[in-house]
Amino acid sequence: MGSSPSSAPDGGVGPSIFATTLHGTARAPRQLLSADERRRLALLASIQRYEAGAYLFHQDDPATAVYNIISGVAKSVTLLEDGRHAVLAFFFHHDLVGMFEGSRYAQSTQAVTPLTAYRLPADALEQLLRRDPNLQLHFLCKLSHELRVAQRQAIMLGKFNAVQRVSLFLDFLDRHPELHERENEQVTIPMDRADIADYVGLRIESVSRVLQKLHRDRVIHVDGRHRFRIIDRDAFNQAMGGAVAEMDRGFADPVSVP
Amino acid sequence: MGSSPSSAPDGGVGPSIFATTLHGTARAPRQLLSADERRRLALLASIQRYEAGAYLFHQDDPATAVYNIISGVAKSVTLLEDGRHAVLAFFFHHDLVGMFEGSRYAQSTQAVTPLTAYRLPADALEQLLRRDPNLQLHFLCKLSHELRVAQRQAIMLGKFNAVQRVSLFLDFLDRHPELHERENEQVTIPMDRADIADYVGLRIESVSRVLQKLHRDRVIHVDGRHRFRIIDRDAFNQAMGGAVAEMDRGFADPVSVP
DNA sequence: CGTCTACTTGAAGTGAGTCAATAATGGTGG
DNA sequence: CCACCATTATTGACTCACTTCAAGTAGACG
Repeated sequence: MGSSPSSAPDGGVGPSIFATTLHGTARAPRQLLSADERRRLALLASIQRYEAGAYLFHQDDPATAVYNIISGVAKSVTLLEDGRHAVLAFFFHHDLVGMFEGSRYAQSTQAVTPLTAYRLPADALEQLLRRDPNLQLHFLCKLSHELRVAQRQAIMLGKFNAVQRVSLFLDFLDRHPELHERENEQVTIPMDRADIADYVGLRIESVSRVLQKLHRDRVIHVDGRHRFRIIDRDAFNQAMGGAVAEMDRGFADPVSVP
Repeated sequence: MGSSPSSAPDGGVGPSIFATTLHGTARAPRQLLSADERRRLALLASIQRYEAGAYLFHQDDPATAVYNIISGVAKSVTLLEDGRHAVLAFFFHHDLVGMFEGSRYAQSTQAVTPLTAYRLPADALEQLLRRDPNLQLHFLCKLSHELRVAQRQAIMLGKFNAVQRVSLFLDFLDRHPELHERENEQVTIPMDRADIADYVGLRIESVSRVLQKLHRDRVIHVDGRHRFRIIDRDAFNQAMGGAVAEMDRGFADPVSVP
């Protein structure tokens, strides 16, 4: 299935990883890889295409590859014993999926929209990282970035109420430039309510109620199932509550990347 | 403050990291470092001692060092805007604290009990990791292990009820050999109720109620503030609910380490 | 032995969950 | 292109688990 990686529809030259760097005071995530590093990674990569709903891999499968999202959205899902789902993360452009899980994947990962991704075979990647410690350090950075994101997720789930959780989630979407339509403020919601609910730790009815409340209060405008727009930014920040300061460090910042 | 690292009160030869490995099918965490790697790390390390309540570092401090716990218990804490605390993790023997946070620490870390730890200066460690990609890969393994732990924490906070959360927490303590007294089943609870509550996402009253309920139901025996014992293992697993299978992969396993 | 803090216990309140009925979407085929 | 249908989302009434507030009690430490 893998076509040549030379035609990366990226504007760039190959796999791409964003995170906050080890050094430097910049708090906004930026590209970690040099053009040369991206080229070297591209040499091991193939480009894969998935349609919405397709699985990149399943929980407990042998961990044979790491994926670097080029376009589209993916989600990482765990099935609990009682049949409920937990969505652990959504992945967008620049994100790294299935990173070093031990010998088997710890969760399933599924395309939410049609998806393109670099597929980096785990063994070849491991060899490359062993030969190139500087590149490896960039992967280590990315992983520590992911760890902080997971910890913020844990704070959200442990401490925030329904309105804060949903607002925070909308803010998270709003920070992704690829979800903005044209020049206007419209933001696409690529996933359905069940995915949102499983991600923010609520039931879909509660997600719906919060969305309608924010709409009624004229904080946001909800346009159908897959689109919204922030109308009153101050009220919106208010809705996120004290959550803003804790959470905004570390999410992709669409503007301040040099 | 740092004394010579040659006198590691460890039985071992220097810093120690446990995690599940990249290769091999073993699901139980094991020592990642070879004797030689531990010696090399020991060359950069100093041993620090902290009394209960002392901070290893504060949130937003420049991230100058990574710590590897030798003995005692530490916690990682974030202060929310409204004055509440979130405890993100507890750290025990073998754990790595403050790993590559970017240029500044993302949380505060505080000793819960008297604590001994190797202090590894960040710049020296970074140089070593750049020179030794195999060692670096072990750190990368540990970090991906931490990520999975954080994700399990997120599942717990998002999906489980009070009884499951507290039981899971007790199970987590029970899995730490250093908390077991002598040969009996008594387990020490090193932290206070507020720390437990902030970790499992409940109020202290709810933690207390669950503890008393499990005690009344003769599932566990609670002996004062800092000791408990599991009486009925089946009922205890029952209390954890479907949670067992999701959570037990990845916690330190006191027995099956070869 | 007394005092302070940490923990427990009870009663009342509330935010999110549950269950069930309706309504909107958007994909499909006529 | 429109009508139909299955799916997904909204809405309402009610319930319940956890929180909140308010005493009380027991450990720990000087």
